[in-house]
Amino acid sequence: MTADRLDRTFFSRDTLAVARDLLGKRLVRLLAEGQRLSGIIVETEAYVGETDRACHAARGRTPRNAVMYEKAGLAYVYLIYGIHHCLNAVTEQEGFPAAVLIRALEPQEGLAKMREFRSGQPDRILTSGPGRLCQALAIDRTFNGSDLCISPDLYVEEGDAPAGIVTDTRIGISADETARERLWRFCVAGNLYVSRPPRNRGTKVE
DNA sequence: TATACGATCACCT
DNA sequence: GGTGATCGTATAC
Repeated sequence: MTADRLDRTFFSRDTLAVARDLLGKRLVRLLAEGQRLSGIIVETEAYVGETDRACHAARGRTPRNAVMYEKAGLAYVYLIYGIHHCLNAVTEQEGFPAAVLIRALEPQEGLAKMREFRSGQPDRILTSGPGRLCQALAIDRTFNGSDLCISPDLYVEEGDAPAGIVTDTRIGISADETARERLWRFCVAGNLYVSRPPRNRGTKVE
């Protein structure tokens, strides 16, 4: 059950590689009372640098996106639509703004607590979506800038690479066509907890 | 200071 | 398939 935590060398690589390789890994959240919540990462998206028009850093550094410019392995958590939180892992070298958005998990530990945080929503959508998984794991902006390589209560553990990976366009972005066409969304093939079925634009088997 | 809007979700028809 | 919620942030005035 206890596995090694992913270290900074893992996150310091090319963002697309990190997004792909995070599939199958375990996101762990330890609550104050010591309870462990976790889920296998089954869907991610890559946001890469100021030239990526869909990236929050597309218009340069601001107070909100500053964490994206810091060292790999930090958590970038922001509030969207005034309601939901989204969790990202910062990637690449310090000074280059890039991150991987964690979009869905397959719940593993602490299901009862997650159901409580999710107000009794069906298990099927317990952690299926970036806002939902943050609610299920009690992740909010207080984690923005926290270090996934060091933090005692939020980190990623080693896990088995999935048998199949499917790529697709990123969800919910309203940037230019080039950004919309990029296949920078990564999903575990056939997994029930992926937030929206991939349209099978690109298929990879690893 | 004012305003428009977003890497979403739940609930409605 | 459509839409309102809700507020921090970026940008314009």
